[in-house]
Amino acid sequence: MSRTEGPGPELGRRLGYLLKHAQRRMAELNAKALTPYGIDGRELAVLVVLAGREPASQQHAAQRLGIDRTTMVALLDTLEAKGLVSRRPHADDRRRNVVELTDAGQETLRRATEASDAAERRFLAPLGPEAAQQLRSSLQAVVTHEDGETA
Amino acid sequence: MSRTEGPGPELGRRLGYLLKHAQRRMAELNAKALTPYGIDGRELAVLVVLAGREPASQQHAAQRLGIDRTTMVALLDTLEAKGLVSRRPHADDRRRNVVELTDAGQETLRRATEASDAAERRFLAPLGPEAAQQLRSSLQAVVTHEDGETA
DNA sequence: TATTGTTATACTCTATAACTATA
DNA sequence: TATAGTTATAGAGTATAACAATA
Repeated sequence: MSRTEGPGPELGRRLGYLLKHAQRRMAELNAKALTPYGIDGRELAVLVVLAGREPASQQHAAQRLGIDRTTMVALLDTLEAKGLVSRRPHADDRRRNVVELTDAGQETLRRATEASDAAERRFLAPLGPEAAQQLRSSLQAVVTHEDGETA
Repeated sequence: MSRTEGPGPELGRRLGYLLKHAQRRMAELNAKALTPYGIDGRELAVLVVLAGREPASQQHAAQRLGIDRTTMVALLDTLEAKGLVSRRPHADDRRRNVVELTDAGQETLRRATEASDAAERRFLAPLGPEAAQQLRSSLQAVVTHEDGETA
């Protein structure tokens, strides 16, 4: 990608453009920050979800991330291959998998989160602390929408 | 996609997650709003760029959008097939294409922009006018970065 | 019958490399 | 040689449909 020239004054105020490019930039900064830990931003998100309240199934975890359960399968395959998570059948319902962080997974989560925090600081650098805080909470507000109005 | 359950408290404050899902929601709202005009958000962005200062080449326009010139070819192919833009060789340098909005393109731009503005208002609805304005300007600030530090 | 994990498959978006015509 | 447009191709990322095991 080029980015040699900025957008015109019209385009550069449209939210679609701004969100797409902001997301792209954050993803790039995250990717660079996470390289030493051998994971990308999506994989870190999975580790974060697993470290919170332990999900009772892969499907559960996928819902928390807003991704499909089939996507979660592939994601967990790679994390398991890296030794960061483990799968075992649920005791009460053997259709489900309980997914846990390994010790290596816990350690990677801790360090990768620090690196990602630093990437967020770089991303927010042009803003100043108050505007940065407000950006985060405004994004939370619009993302915590009512999806119900879709149709 | 499901979105049945929200993210955990940890994940839901990470900028990578917030930006990805905010962008996804804005894109969905835009897609729904633009359906009557037969274009999507990316195509509207192209129309906006072409309507500003007329780019001297496809490559020029692509740079303003932050996309590859090969991507621009396909985008313009569909817009031309819809009768919204026209390509003609540049007078001085016949390697280049001058791309212009047709009359239908101008009209579609006008109406689609209104629809997209309405979608933005829906997106920003949970915010209040001051926070909405600040979100837009903060996004502009972080997107208008110095890409130079990449490596 | 319904649900979980899985596999196979396909679709969208995007980029890289190579070709052409011009310069 | 270098550049603009184009084409072919490949790689992410994601979703849908179908299948096996279990409920």
